[in-house]
Amino acid sequence: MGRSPCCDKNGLKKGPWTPEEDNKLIQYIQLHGPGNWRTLPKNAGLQRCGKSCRLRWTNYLRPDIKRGRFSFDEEESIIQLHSVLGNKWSAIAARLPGRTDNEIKNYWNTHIRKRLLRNGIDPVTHSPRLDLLDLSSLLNSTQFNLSSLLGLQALVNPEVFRLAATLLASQNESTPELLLQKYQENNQMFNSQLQNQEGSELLLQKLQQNQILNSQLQNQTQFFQFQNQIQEIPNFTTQNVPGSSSLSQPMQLGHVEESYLMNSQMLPPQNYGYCNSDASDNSNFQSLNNNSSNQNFSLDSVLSTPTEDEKESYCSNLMKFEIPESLNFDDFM
DNA sequence: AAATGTGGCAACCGCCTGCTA
DNA sequence: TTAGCAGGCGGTTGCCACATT
Repeated sequence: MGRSPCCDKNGLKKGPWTPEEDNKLIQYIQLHGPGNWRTLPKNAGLQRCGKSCRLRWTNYLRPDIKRGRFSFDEEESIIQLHSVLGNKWSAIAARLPGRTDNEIKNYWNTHIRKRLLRNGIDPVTHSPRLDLLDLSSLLNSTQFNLSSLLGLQALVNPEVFRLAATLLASQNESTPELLLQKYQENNQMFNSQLQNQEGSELLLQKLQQNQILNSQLQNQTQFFQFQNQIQEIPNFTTQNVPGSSSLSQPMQLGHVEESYLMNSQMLPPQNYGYCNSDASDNSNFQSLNNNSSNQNFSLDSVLSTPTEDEKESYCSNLMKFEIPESLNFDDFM
């Protein structure tokens, strides 16, 4: 036989909690700890379901909860984490001390998601919504090869292969958390590379760095999804592929994965790099990098604008960022 | 000043997983 | 082994406050 029922739902109160109920719950937990949620309401003198008590405590009454507006760093973290973890609100909340999954979920749905949509970014894939603007076909066009114009010849980055090899070397560790960790490590490394550059570097070079980093995240995420798909194929290993190496051999990629990465690296970066208003105005890149709270020069750091107005409009300069007003495209044609 | 619209958020619902008897 | 519950989680709802007409 299983356990006895959690609680008799008949006659239990629902809806908003009163201050009296809150006090009862707080006082009881302060004395006895959260413990068994099933028996807690009765012992605390509450006409509530244990589940309701747990929710009230974890989402609102817990003393370590941070109230108030999300800081900019928190918002940036949420977007970054969401790009890797998806709607795993509890996993995201675990990385944001003092914030609950419910709070983060609400904030995402009411603020971030709407803003991304308004700016033409798919909040699920974190890529530009190509149904609104087919940037990839535009950029792949032989007549209008913006990547070539910007000198983006180095899209195949060895660090991506290093990451992929690490992931392949340990299938059990190929979790979103590991991916995020590797991504952050890569980010830091590229940040230091970026910061070591001398002041004579042109803005386009910074843009190039940004786009490479952005494409890295895109490909890391895509690669992880790809790897999951492979693992779902019965009896599939890279050993099935002629000329490929074993998954157990670090630093060597299977043919399929390598091809996948090569192909995906050839795609233009479909990400927020196109929307970086920072580069279009007074070039806040340097100040951005000097800010210790914004060490990650990353895909989502395009939101790293200090004011709400700038954040609201960070993507409205969609094409301005890439194309200086003084640039005459007829000269390139 | 009243009616209506909109956004934010606390709370609920229902499903899933792991545990227990 | 298995039925059934607790706890956890993500999605959704509904209330309230504020803005707009």
